[in-house]
Amino acid sequence: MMKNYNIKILFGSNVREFRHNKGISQEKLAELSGLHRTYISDVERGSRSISLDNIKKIANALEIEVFKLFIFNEEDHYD
Amino acid sequence: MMKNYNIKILFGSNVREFRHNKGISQEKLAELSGLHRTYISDVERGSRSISLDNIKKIANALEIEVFKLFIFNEEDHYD
DNA sequence: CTGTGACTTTTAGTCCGTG
DNA sequence: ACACGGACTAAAAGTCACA
Repeated sequence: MMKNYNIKILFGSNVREFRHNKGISQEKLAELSGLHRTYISDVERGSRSISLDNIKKIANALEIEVFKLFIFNEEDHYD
Repeated sequence: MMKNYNIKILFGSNVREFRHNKGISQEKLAELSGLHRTYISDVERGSRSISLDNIKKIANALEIEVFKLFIFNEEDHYD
């Protein structure tokens, strides 16, 4: 079972991937989610332990279900 | 698409369900996760916007993957 | 367009209790 | 064994200037 990985890195990597899929900038995602541009940057790089309410704002802005931001991609290692 | 639900209620309900499945008390979950007993109580009732690092601690304590705590149960309504 | 350090305000999270 | 409150401390939220 996956237990020792950095969840902030996993989450941030997934946000970045879905954002790229949507073809938008961090600034656009910030605008859509109502969060600050630099905050999005921090989250994507895994340097913020973001909480539930903001996790949901980002998922809504990306138009995806929240759980998808926690799916582990076997090709990557999150540490 | 599910967009207007309370993620704190969804998360808390799922924590409670998995905890019951495991047959342990809030106090035991608090001990296993390294969080405070009153905080677990608050989280399960959806009154706290818990952050990533602690979300992971709870998933680890429940011995489940993090994403499972965000799965929406169609039978319930989280508001 | 994004990364980062520094910063203030707000909330997450703890610890004491009660019924 | 759990809900809930008050008071507190640690950490997240939120913003900015600059690279």
